[in-house]
Amino acid sequence: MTSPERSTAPSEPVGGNERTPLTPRGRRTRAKLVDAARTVFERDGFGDARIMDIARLAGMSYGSFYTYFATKEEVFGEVARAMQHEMLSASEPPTAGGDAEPAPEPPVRVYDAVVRANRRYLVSYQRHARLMAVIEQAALRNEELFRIRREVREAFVDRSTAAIARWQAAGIADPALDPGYAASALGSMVDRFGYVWFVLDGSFEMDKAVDTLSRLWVQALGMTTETRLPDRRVAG
Amino acid sequence: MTSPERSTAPSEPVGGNERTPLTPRGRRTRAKLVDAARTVFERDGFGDARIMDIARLAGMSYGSFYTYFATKEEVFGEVARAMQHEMLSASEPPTAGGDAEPAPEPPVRVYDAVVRANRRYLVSYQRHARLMAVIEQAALRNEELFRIRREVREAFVDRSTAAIARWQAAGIADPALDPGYAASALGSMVDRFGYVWFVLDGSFEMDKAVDTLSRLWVQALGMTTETRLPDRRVAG
Amino acid sequence: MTSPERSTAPSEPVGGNERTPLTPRGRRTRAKLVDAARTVFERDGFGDARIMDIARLAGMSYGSFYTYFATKEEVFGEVARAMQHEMLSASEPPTAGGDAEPAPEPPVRVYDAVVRANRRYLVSYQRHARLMAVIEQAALRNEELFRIRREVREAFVDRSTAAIARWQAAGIADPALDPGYAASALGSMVDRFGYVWFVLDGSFEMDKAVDTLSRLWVQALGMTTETRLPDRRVAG
Amino acid sequence: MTSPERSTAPSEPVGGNERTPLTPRGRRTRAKLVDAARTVFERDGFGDARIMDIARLAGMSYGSFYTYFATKEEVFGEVARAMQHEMLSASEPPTAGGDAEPAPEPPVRVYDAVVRANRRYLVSYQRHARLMAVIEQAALRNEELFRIRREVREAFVDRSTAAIARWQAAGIADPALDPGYAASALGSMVDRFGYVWFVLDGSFEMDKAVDTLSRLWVQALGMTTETRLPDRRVAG
DNA sequence: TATGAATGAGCTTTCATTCAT
DNA sequence: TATGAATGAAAGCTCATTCAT
Repeated sequence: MTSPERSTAPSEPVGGNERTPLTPRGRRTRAKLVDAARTVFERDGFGDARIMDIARLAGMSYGSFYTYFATKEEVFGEVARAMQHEMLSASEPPTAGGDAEPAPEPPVRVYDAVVRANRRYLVSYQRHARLMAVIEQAALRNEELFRIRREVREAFVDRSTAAIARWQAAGIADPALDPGYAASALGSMVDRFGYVWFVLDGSFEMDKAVDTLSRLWVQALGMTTETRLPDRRVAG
Repeated sequence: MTSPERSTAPSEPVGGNERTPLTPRGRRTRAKLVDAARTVFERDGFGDARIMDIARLAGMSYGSFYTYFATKEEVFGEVARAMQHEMLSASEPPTAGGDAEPAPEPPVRVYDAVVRANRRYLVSYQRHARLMAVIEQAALRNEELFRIRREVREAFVDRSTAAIARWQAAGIADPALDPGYAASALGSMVDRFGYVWFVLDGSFEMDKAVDTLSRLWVQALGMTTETRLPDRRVAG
Repeated sequence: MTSPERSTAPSEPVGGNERTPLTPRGRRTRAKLVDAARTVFERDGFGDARIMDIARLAGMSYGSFYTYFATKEEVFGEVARAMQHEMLSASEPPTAGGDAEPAPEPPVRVYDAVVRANRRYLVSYQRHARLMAVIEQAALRNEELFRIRREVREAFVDRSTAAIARWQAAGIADPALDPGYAASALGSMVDRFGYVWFVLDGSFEMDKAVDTLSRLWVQALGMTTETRLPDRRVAG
Repeated sequence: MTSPERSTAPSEPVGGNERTPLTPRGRRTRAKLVDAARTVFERDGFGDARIMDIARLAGMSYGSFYTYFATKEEVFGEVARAMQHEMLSASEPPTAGGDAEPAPEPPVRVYDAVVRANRRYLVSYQRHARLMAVIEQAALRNEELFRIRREVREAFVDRSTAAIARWQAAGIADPALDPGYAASALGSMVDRFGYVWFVLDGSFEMDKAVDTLSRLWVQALGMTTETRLPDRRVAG
């Protein structure tokens, strides 16, 4: 919408402060509205969400909504950006999702890294499932949301693409695969599995799901659960 | 508006063919409306689709719409059911999608069967991509659509589940995998890949996509592209 | 707004048929709405006029208003155009307003022609006074209305300008005057007099008003109430 | 909202100086608001003017507006009264506008006095054109504004009426004219000419406009640009 | 049947005004 | 006094649905 990515400024990660001006009280009220909006959007989707429901849930009159946001799109963008931020930051920390690189100590199983990344992703997905589905809908009709959705996806896929290429270079992954295609496919697998599980209410169990997905992931690439990155000191 | 009591038939959520006309002319008119509806729903989504657009596209006044359908939900259900039918029938013919069984002649590569199934699926997906996305949205808020969506999915997953179990029994697939989990995951992979490709406009190429997905599929299950079903006459 | 002058098509003089489609019934309804709109606009002005009041006065629900007009501006344009048409046509017939023109028979008093024109103008003004005032307001904020207002004015002023120039050429009007300035000033005099009289409720009497204005008019131009156009056959 | 009960003082329609602040600071703040209000009203008209714009332009929060004025009508009345004052005072000083007044020295051309008055009026009009147009609109729906508008007009017309009567008595103006009608008509001429010029953006040039209007004015009354008031000492 | 006029629930948005701080 | 958050009456407009012809 109006405001550009604010990815560089970690202190104001969510952005979209069109009607920013705030006293402490105002800030609290605004936050309440964003929270309420998220709940309502998750429940009703974008199109069926009513401003009045948001305001009421936030404990105020609908007029107050307009003190902070100009339109429904505006809060939605805010909510979406907040989620994007959470999803992205949740997927990096220890070892970036989908790859095994920094590998501090020599012989680490690729599988273990994949397990960690997948677990992180699914746990995060669980918390945001409904909202992501809603964003996905809305994204089909809105430029910026589409971009947000794509960025989240690309962050994962890009990382995987790089990792797969590295593994191929190291001689442990199937060289016949196109890293980009494979990364997109395997990312889709985990992503969609989360959707089926958390949104469509499939009945799965976390440990087993993580294990299955991770196994499929490494084997699909031609590795086994025991495959390790060759010791660079030796290899180099 | 959004979710009215359906006092007449709570057991018939989205609508049925109560008003099915029987004159040839009526049947043609109705068909025109369903076609037009599909186009409009694909373009605008369920919520933003307007009866008037559907009627106009079908070349008639909006009043006529109600001669054939009681509500917007009703046509949508019809459109969704038609698509479900096409998707399902498109995935069975030669050799059912996602498995390699009927295998007429003795030594056939699993990979080849998977390739055929995946290609069929993606080709079919391409034709229905937008509509499936729309149905997916609507399904979150409608019982029957949800069911339709699930049925399409289950048809694929169930077939794969059975196939995987068979391959495990035949000793060619990784016995450590839960067939249900694995089938769901691999089905998700192909399904989602299609979505990213056709709806989110990813840029892929058909042959390469089919090959990559099929490779990942068989390898994920612990097979290779050369793995064949053991000759049953011998095995038995 | 959307539709251009339709001045050439006398059969559809009012224009603005954005939602034209009409059955006889629809045509009647639309006409009722235009009538009602005029009344409401005269009473409340543009800004304070409520669509609901218009619809109610026309004896229908406000929703029906939107069957025929997309916005308040649209009906207003229609009403304004209708008035423009009446004003303009009311000022031409017998002998065009403000000038002494073609004068069929030789010795005709300029004063008599001016009297006729002024009377016609004031009578017409009386019928449209409130509405003109409202249009004038609205015109300050709307392109097309501004144009309409200006066209009505120019029709009068241009005719006067030409007449004054003719009289000067004939040697009966003060040659020191700029015809354009003088025509604008004298036109303003009659126009504004009408406003003061009919809108601000000045108390005047028709015959006396017409006589005074006409006298002032001819004398201002350096003529008297007895001045006649010289016989052209003689002059030529 | 629009016309609330004014429980405190029904006899004081538009507002008064109930809240007149007395500290120097308060007076300054209030003045800033009136100035800002004038600007905003000129730009947006009464209906579209927003309190917030006024307050912001005056450099303060909108809450402060209500420290000084109870309603939008109230500031508008203040602005209108200020303009009335300026217009009236601008038209009297040297020699009152529209008449040939106290004529200090014996033989003075009526034309010269009229020129002075008309120039003063047009110059003043130029400064107040937009605002007068706005007041005129608002006046149609508000008692007091209507009164203000009428007072400004009458001040001019009454003076002219008296002057014309004097000139008729002196034998230099056409005795057939009703002084009241003529004064209203000629006043309208100048007034409306100013409107067409400054509000409707007619293109005129000051000296020529003043000369034309003044010539028309004296000639309309049966005088010439050379007519002088007879020396009273002689006449008397 | 086909048509399109009529209806009104429902939603968004604006903004003057009130009021706690 | 000054501030700006909160309020809610009011309107405009959309569109599914009903109904007379």
